[in-house]
Amino acid sequence: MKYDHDEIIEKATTLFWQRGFQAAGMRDIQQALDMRPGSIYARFQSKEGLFKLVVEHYADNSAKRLKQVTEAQSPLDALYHFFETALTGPDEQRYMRQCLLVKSIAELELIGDIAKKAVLESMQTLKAGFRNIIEACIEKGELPEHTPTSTAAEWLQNQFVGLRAFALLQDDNQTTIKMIDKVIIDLKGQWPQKTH
Amino acid sequence: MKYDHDEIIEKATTLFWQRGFQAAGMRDIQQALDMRPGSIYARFQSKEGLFKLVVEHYADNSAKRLKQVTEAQSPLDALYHFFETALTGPDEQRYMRQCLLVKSIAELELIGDIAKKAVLESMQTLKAGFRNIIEACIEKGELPEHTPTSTAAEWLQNQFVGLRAFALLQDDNQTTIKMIDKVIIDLKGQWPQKTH
DNA sequence: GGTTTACTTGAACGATCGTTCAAGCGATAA
DNA sequence: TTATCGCTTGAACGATCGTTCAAGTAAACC
Repeated sequence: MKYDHDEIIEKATTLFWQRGFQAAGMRDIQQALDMRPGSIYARFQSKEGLFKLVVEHYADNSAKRLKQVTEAQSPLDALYHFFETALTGPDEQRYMRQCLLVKSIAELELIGDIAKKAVLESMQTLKAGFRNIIEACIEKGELPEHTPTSTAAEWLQNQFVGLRAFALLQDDNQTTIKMIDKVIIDLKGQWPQKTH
Repeated sequence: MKYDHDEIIEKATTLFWQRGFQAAGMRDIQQALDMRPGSIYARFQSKEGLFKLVVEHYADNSAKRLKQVTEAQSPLDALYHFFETALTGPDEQRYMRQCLLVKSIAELELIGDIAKKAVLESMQTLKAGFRNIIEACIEKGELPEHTPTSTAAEWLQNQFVGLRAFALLQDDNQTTIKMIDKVIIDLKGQWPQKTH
């Protein structure tokens, strides 16, 4: 076992995050991991197998971050900072502004069924994470009792998706911050009624 | 001139919309257009040249739709219907829920510089379109005078981006409708102040 | 009629793609 | 010592990629 497993996954994550599944060629992967094709295939079966592990690792990490938000004294403030750090990182880490999962959804049909399943399940995991945050906010009195938890969770995840695509193109962090402010305002705001 | 130009562009649009730039191979294109490689290259120089025209055609079309919204008696109602039709089409046209431009942004670094420029410029065009809608709403008294036009336009485009990614995965149109309702509510709502 | 021009055809090119495989390495177990 | 196992190596495979090109067609212009 020449190469450390976690190190491999992290390096692969960086590569897939920057390039996406399709564009990251096996030879890029070989170079990034400093491994020969045989080693990669012996461990991960295929490019897709490696990608699946990367997606799961990424989702685990994201879920942990969301959990930290949930457990903060002020979940709402923590949520704000979560958005801020995710969306306004330094320029050399610009690729991180894009969510790996969302990026993968854009090329979902090019990915094999196994990794595809991992991507979709990870999205569900994140949704659950957002839901927990909403509930924590309500419990701490930072959001009104009548906030529709499930709808708000989907909405919040959706805002996150949109903002990540948005922030990728934005040069001005101030504009991004303004958008995050708006998210917090709307989170406290009204919600659609069931009937029209 | 055996093949009609507009017809070619429309067929190519469908293909790129479904598959994306990278995944749509030249042989897929040849089949979709019923043209041989030489014909395609004589007309469009390259795959990227064809894609550039497709992006511009798509953006023109979208801009026209946004203009129609602007000119409606009730721009706000028209905006609602614009979102609704874009996000809840029939299942066999599910690929249309994803915005071709946003999809292209996800693979922006795989696309050549010429088409890349076309994509980014088209995004600017759409932003201007959304801005016009906001202004029309204010003029018709459907939105408050003090609505920050530029911020709201960026926000609206951002909502659209997020919702299109969201709707792609959604099976239940009712959930999507709820999100659109929320957009309209928040559009009328508060906006972040310049100072913190 | 001759020339030019824009378009069309289909075989073929070199490059790159994901993947395979025979061979070898080093640690563990019998 | 021998056998087994997971991991490693690097050359090589067949498939597919975007693109080229010689040759042909049909309309337009002189």
